[in-house]
Amino acid sequence: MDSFSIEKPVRYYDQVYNTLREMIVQGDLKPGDSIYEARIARDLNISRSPVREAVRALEKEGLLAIDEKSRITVYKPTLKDIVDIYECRMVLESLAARLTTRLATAQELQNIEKTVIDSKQYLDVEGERNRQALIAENGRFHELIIKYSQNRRLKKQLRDLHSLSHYFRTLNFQGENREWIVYNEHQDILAQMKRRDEDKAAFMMNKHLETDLEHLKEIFTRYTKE
Amino acid sequence: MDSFSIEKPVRYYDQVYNTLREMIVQGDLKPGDSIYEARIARDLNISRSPVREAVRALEKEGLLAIDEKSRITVYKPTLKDIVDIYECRMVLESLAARLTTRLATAQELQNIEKTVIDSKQYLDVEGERNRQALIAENGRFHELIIKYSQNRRLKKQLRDLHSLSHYFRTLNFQGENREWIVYNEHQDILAQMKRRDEDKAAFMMNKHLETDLEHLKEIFTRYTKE
DNA sequence: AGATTTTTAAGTGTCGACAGACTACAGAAG
DNA sequence: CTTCTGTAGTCTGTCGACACTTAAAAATCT
Repeated sequence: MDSFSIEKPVRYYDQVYNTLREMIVQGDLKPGDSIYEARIARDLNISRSPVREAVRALEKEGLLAIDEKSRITVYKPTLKDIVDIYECRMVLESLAARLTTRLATAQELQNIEKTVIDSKQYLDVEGERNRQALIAENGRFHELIIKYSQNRRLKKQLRDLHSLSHYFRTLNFQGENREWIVYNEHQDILAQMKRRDEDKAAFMMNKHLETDLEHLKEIFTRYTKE
Repeated sequence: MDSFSIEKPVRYYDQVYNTLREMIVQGDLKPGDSIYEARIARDLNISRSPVREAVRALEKEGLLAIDEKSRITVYKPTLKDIVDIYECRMVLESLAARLTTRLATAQELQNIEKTVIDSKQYLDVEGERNRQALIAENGRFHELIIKYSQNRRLKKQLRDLHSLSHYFRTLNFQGENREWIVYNEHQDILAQMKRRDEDKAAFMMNKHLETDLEHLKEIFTRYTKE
C-alpha cells in the first residue's frame, strides 16, 4: 500500500519557470534575446496565464528584463553589472566558505575534496568533452561549499547570483592555463577548510573569486569589442 | 509643447505588488496571515490575473510562502531564518559600507551624517511618536549607505533582506537603552567613513549588525515563549 | 449526543476572449 | 524616390468562466 504514491500534478507555471530558467542558464536563450509569452504559450500548447506567472518570477530573479514597453528580453549584463554581481558573490561565498569550514562533517569535506581530485584528471587531456566535464566539476566544488554552509538564505541568494553570471562561466576558461590556476586555488581553499581555519578559507575564497573577476573583465572587453 | 507628458497607465500587477508589499512590510499583514488571491481581487475590483502575477513575484522575493496545497501565507521566519538573514546582511552591508567609504562624495557623507544628527533629537524625548521617527531615521542611515555604494545588485539583495527582517525592526528597540547603543554605533561607522578608512568602516558595520542580531535573538525567544 | 457522510461555499489552476499598443509594410502623396 | 499614412498582424494587460480541490457546514445515522 505504501508503494503507491499519488503524484500531485505539477503546475504548469512551475514547469514553465523551470524550463525557461534552464534554457537561459544553459544558453539556449542568449542574453538580449527577445521572449514572447504569447509565443511560448503557443509552443507549449498552454494558455498564457502560467507563462505570465513564470515570467514575473524570472523577472524578479533577474534573469528576464522587462522594459517600459513591456518587451521581455533575457538579461544581458554590462561589465559593471558583472563587477557588481561578483562583489556580492565574493562576500557571500566567502561567508559560505567560512560557515562550511566551521560546520562541515569530515564526510562532507571529503565530498568537496572529491570534486578537486576528479577535476585533476580532466586537466591533462585536451578536448571539448573534457572541458565541459571540468567546468561541471568546478561548479560542483562551489555548490557543495554553499550547500554545507547550512544557511538557507545564503543558498538562495547565491543560486540567483550564479545563474546571473552563468553565461560567463564558460568564457572563464579561455586563455593561458586558466584551468590550472583555478585548480590550484580550489586546492588551497580546501586545504584551509581541512585545517578548520575559517578566516583563511574565507579569505582564499574571496581571492579566488577576485582573480576570476579580473580574468572575466579581460574576456568581456575583448568579447564586446568587435 | 514640452510641458505635456503622457502618462502610461500603471499596470495593475505592479500596483498590487507594491500594495501587498507595503502592507506586509508595514505590518498590516502579519507573519503567518493567510492571503487569498480571489479575495484580494474582489476587494480591489479587478480580476485575479494581476493579483496572481504579483503573488508570484512576492513569493520569489520571499515575502509570501506558498505551501504544497497552494495556500498562501505571509512569510514567518524562524529564529534560524533570522540568523541566516542577518549573516547575509552582515557581509553585504559591510560591503556597502566599504564601497560607500570609498566612493561617496562629501555631500553624500553629509547626508548620512544628517540622519545621525537628526536621530539625536529623538533620543532625549519619550513617546511613541518619537520612537517611530527614530526608527525611520535609523532606517534612513542604512538606506543611504546602501544607496551610495553604487552597486545595483547589492541594493536589490539588501532591499529584499531588509523587507524580510523588517518585522523585527520594531522589536529591535525594546530593552535597556538600546537606542543609545545604536546611535553610538552609527556614529562610529560614520566617523570611519569620514576618515575614508574602508576596512574599519566595514568592520564596524559588521559589528553593529552583530549586536543587532544578538539583541534580536533575545527578543525573539522571549516573544515566542509564551 | 457523537461520529460519519453529504452538501455547500470558497479558493486555486488554467483557459479563451477582447481591447489597446506597437511594428512593419504597402500604398498614397509630394 | 522619399515621406507620410493607413492597415494588418502580433503582443501585452486584463477579464470572466470553468473544472477541480479543500474546508467548513449541514445532515444523517447510530
